[in-house]
Amino acid sequence: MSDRERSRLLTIFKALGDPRRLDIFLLVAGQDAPVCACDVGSGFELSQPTISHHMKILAEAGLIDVSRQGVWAYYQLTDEGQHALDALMRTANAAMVR
Amino acid sequence: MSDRERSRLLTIFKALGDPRRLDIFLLVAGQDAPVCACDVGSGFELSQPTISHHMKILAEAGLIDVSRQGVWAYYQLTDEGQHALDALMRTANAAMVR
DNA sequence: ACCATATATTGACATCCATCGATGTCTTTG
DNA sequence: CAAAGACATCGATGGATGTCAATATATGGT
Repeated sequence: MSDRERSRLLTIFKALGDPRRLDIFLLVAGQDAPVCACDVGSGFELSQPTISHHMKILAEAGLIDVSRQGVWAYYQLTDEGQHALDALMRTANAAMVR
Repeated sequence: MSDRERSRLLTIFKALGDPRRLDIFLLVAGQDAPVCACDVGSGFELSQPTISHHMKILAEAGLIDVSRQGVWAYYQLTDEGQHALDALMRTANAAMVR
């Protein structure tokens, strides 16, 4: 494994290692259509700056993508995020079997 | 995804979200035979208590197993740890392609 | 029994970071 | 242009946690 791969994985782990961000990631992942930031905010009891902060970290980790439409920001999983989710579901399932 | 799955994933992410622990995990993963704690300690510039601390967290996350032989503690990946590693390698590779 | 060595635990400390209020930026609408 | 609303950034702060020194525990050898 290259240094870049290791660094990438670390970024992903740090991004998803926070309970709020994991929740947000799973919320976005569970929707067919892109999710508005306002919807994310109403789903969790967090201030708007905090939501924005988490979104930024998830985006910088390459897990979600942002697309602006007017004043609204819509978030959806990137291909990499989808890959990660699939991989993690398998891991979680394997963990449950034990 | 059940609450238990989510909780399990969060534990794994928190465990691997620290650079030292990720390094240690990858070190253990890269060896065919179980790795002695002393070998881990010599590989990184960390005090013995810190290594022990990280090992405990990785073990509690179900990623590695400990087996004692005399005074020595040998660590190796659990099946779940191997699953996680495989999944994550695929994710990292996918990330690199972008 | 005693000592040496390997690992675990404890306590203290420093640093990181999640969080929020205040403020800034940008877009739309009147 | 002004006002309103959505999101981003800044600064400050409290809590979580990585780290180490000191100490405890356990195992093997003499």
